[in-house]
Amino acid sequence: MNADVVPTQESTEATRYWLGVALDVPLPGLFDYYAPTPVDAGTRVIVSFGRRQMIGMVAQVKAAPDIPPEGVKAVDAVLDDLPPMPDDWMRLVVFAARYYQRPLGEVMLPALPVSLRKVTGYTGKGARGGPVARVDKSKRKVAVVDAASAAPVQLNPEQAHAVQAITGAQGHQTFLLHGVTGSGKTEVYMHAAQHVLAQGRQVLFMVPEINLTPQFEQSLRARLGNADQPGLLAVLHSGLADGERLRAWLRISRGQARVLLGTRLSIMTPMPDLGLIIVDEEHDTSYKQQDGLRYSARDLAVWRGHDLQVPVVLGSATPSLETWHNAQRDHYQLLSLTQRARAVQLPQVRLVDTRRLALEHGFSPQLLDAVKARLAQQEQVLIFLNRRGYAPVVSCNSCGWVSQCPRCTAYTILHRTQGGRAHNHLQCHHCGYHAAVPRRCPDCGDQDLRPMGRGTQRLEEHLAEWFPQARISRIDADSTRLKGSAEALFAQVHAGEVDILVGTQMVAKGHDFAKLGLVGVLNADAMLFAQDFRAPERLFAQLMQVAGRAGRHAGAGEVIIQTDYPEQPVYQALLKHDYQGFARYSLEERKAVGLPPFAYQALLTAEARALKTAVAFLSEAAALPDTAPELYPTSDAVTRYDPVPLRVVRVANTERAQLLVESDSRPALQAFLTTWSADVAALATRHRVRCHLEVDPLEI
DNA sequence: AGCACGCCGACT
DNA sequence: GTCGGCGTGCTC
Repeated sequence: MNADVVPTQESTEATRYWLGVALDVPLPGLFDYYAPTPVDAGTRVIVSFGRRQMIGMVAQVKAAPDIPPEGVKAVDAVLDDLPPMPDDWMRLVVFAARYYQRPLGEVMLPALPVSLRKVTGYTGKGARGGPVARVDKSKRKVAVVDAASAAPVQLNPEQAHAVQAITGAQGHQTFLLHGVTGSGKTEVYMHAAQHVLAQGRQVLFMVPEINLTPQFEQSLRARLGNADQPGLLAVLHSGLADGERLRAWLRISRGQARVLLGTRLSIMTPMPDLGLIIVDEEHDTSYKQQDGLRYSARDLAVWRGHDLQVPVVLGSATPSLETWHNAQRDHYQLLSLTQRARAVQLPQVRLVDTRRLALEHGFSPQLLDAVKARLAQQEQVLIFLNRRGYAPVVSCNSCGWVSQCPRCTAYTILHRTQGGRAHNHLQCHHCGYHAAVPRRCPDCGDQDLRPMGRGTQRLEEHLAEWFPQARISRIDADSTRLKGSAEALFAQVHAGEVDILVGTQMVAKGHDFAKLGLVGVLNADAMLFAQDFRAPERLFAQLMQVAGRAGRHAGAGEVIIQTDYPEQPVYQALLKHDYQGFARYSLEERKAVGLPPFAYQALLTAEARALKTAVAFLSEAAALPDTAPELYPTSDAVTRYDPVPLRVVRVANTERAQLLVESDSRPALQAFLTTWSADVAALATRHRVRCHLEVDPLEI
């Protein structure tokens, strides 16, 4: 054949390698691009998307595009500063995207350090090096820890059995390590981790919050590392600067660091030699991300452990009822630590029935006497408050006006600015709105405006009046707003420079108070009757945890709970430190009314200017025909409830409602959601309503 | 989500 | 006469 008749267009057209690229946009599916050379899945690319440039991740290499080829753009650059993401990481994010009903790009890209997913100054083919130095395989030295090098600690028989079970597991097994505060869970984690490290594998150690990591970090470093292996441990949490986060992420994903200590986001980190996952305080709700991809890091940990066939250890003194239920039906293996490792007794719990008592600024005479007695013995006292119900609102004494946020259905809360001039202001905790306290009532003009409800600040003032010689300190979100001030306050407490500590949830977690003899709990009831069905479970966990603060080192610690409902099962179980009894009771109750863990739920929340718009949308969403495939009879198995307005209906001038979807079969719910969520998204655009779907919601 | 285009109010 | 408000439409 004559060369001249070969169509020139075809001869000049280079081969195109079609790619399904995941982008961090709230649109379903992948976007087709092509590259002039082959590109592996898991590679990052720079692409033009609309009028902007973005970093995307190649999720799929395909034989042909899904849209007409003339509409497909070429990638602008293939980033080779990192090797392609490993297969197991790809499986994890694909699973998470499907399970939580989100586009793949919204899972993949936020899982990467910022500099790996944001287009910076450099663009186009000239990209060299990029933000990451090119991978140097020779630098990858696997540090194997000598298990004998760490200080041996004598384990009690229960601990030894737990360690043996974990290290002896063949393939995957999820363990529930259940033990009260001080029973030595950490020691079990350490031994299991050392064993895995000695085999040349990596350990992922998750903790609920950042302010816990300094303590864990120190003990982990001391136990697992040594002087010639400074890079053994990497720490990852959202408080890190971008650069630090990138460096830690690279060290772990290249296998240079062998232990990753981190918060929920670390579950998404590639770990080439992962051999053990530990989730400490597994019941903690901070494992559940509350915005963006609403995943449960604890649940993903179990999935990842199963996928990689490695053991997962969930540890808690008060396991979530989901986890406890799984242990009860042998999905998880229960490992119990019943003895407190140190010769320390559990604190004695006392309930003070406040129904017929005259309280002084919220304090019962019993509690005040106990405080006095402890102070006399040079012991520390913790006054613990639930934030709920304790926020002070400003009200008018003559007409009953109450300070309200103009943009939300919520009250504004009085804040007293500390230091400098006393410049009190009102603040909305939902939208951040703030305003000066009015001089006179906006409704009736009366000047008799007073704070109502006891804020932590006012408690502090009353305590100062009663115990003028005591050194009083307050730890809550307000007093620790400044970065690092929480640590400084805690340091004072640890050093014994504080006699009475007034605090909220913040003080319950992790911190060890040397001389704490008494914990007083003032308004536990506020949580008891919250509409959320998990409220008692949380209350129990929180009070168990705060009770554990008392008497860790001193003699017999004491916990005094003031309540109007001492007969409630939560309090009765607390008296006896009886988690199992509480769990048994609660699970029976949940089973009787068909709540999780005996049902699986998803929650569709809609936001609109007017509530009725949101509700109308949700009603239509609930009525959408069921288009799930025949595999599951989802229309029978999945219940769609009626839309209801949210507790705080209006936030920042948008009103909100939600729709609960429920099934006793997880596969049926998943099958339903997969088709339904697509239909719902289309409906939302037509209604001009913002909505999001949450799978396994923690709060309803 | 961004980012553009597009059509109506108070300002140098 | 313009700057700018945010409605709506699209992104391989």
